[in-house]
Amino acid sequence: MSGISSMNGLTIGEVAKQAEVNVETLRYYERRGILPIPPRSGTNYRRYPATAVRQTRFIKRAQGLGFSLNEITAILFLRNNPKTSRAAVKARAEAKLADIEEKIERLTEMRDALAQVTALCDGKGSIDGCPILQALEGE
Amino acid sequence: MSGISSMNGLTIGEVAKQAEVNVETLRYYERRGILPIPPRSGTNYRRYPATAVRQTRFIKRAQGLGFSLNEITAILFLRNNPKTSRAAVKARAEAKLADIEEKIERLTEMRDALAQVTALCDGKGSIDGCPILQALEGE
DNA sequence: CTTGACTCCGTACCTAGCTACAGGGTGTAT
DNA sequence: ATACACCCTGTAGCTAGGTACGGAGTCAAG
Repeated sequence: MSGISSMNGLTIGEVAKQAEVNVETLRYYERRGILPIPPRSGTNYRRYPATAVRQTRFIKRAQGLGFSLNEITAILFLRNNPKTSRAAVKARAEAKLADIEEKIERLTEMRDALAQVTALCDGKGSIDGCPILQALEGE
Repeated sequence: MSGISSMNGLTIGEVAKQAEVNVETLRYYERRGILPIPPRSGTNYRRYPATAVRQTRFIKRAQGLGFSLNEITAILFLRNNPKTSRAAVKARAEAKLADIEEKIERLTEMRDALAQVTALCDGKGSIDGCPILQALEGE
């Protein structure tokens, strides 16, 4: 009746499972300062508060939206400052949005250029005179 | 009348300048096996054939179309094999095209999700109850 | 004959985000 | 009591594509 699980807090493995990340990832986030340092048990095990799961999921969702860990750290820092306005958060989100849109645009340009090059070739014949390679070889 | 420049071949610096890359990049490509190993002068300087400039530009153009160095190496390998068909080259290009299109799609999903989250917020008020953060915190 | 630009090599460093050990200690079930 | 899963630390490795540096040798010009 004195197991770790029945004590206050979750073990790192429990948090990892619930948040669907690797144990090493949690330790990595802690080293990086993106997750708060949890208290330790008498035997030096991390004992996470239940909020750790939610925080980790937050990070993963934000990553899914294209935020880097650095950006997420900055947002979390904002959140912990009660003087922050919603406008500040919104500004970050909008900047990221612009960022993603630019990436899309650059990829679209890439795609068009590659499609053009690919269309040159009918896929027949030997490699000599391959129009795709010629296009890549330039003028 | 016996300068390096008047000897057969270009120095690494000359190739770098003409191909608009860094000297270190050329050495890096050589180490990676993506550029052929050039002959050396009596004093151990690399003496590149004029084709090196074109090859380097090829690499840079292909990168610009989204090919990784590994993929480029594979294409160059194809090119050096006279039994390769144009169809093989075209297949690579088409695979890459699909690849880029998938990236665009994923980024577009990201953008839509982020736009949706951002639209929740009118940018007014304190951080408490910020709808963007709430959305990221999840259900 | 000296100066400054260029070249050589090997190795380390950089960003980003993990992942994988090795070599211990701990917790729990049988 | 012993097996096995879990936890600890620190360090190293991975992908990708380079960049930077130190110490030495070389080249061309004045």
